[in-house]
Amino acid sequence: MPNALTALSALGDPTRRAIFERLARQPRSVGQLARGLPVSRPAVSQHLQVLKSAGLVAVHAEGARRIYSVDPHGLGQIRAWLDRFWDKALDAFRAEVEKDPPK
Amino acid sequence: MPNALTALSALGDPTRRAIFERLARQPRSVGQLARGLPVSRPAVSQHLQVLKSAGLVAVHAEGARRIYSVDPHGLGQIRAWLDRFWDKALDAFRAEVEKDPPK
DNA sequence: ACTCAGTGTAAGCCATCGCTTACGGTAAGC
DNA sequence: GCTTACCGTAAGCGATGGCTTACACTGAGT
Repeated sequence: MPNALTALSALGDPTRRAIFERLARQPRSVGQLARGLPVSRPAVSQHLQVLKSAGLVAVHAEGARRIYSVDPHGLGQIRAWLDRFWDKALDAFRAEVEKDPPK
Repeated sequence: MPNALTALSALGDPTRRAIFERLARQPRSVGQLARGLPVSRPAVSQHLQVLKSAGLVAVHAEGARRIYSVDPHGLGQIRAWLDRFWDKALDAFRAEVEKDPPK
C-alpha cells in the first residue's frame, strides 16, 4: 500500500521522471520506453517496478507485451501531501517576510 | 535558479522531508532541528543547503543563529509540474480502464 | 515443435549520497 | 579579550541505488 512518501521518493530519480512523463503522453511497452531512453531495457523494467509499487503506473498484458500507463493514484497522494503544506507554507512565508523583508 | 526537478529530487529523501515538515509547522534554527532528529547537526546543515538551493526553504540571520523557514517557491514549482500531468493522467487512466477494466 | 520477440529477475559493479568527526569562523555575554 | 554558543565546510567512510550483462520464462507465428 503505497503512500505519498514512496511516490515522492520514486519521482526523485530523473530517469523515472522521464519514464513517467512519457507514459503520461501515451501508454507504451517496456521496449518502446527503452528505445527512447539512454538506459538499457532491464533498467527501464526495474524503474517501472518502482513506479508501480508507488502507485504511479499500472500494467496490463497485451499478448507478450506489458503495456504501462499512468495511474493517477500516486499523483493524488503527492498532491494531497503538497496541499497539507501549501496554505501553511504561504502563511509562514508571509509572516517571515513581514518581520524580515528580503533584500 | 532551481526548477521543479531539483525540488522533487530534494524531497525524495526522507530526512529532508522530515526537516521540511518541521519547518512548515514553525521556523527553527539548525540546532533546534538537529535536536529533534536522529542525525547530527552538520547533517541537518547539509540537508538545509540542498533544500535551500531547491527553493524550498529560506534563511535569515538572527544573531549567531540562522533561522530557516519554508519558501513556497519550491512547492509552487512542484505543484506546477504536477498539474501538467494531472488532467492528462486522469484522462489516460479512464481510457485505459474502459478498454481493459481492472479485475 | 521450433523460433523469435518481449519481458522479468539475479548477480555484480561502480558512482552517488547520506552520515559522522574534525576544524574554522562569527556573534553574544562576561 | 576571552569564553561560549551556533553554524558552515572539508574529509572520509559505509551503504544505498542505478546500471549493465546474463539468464529464464511466456506468448505469437510458422
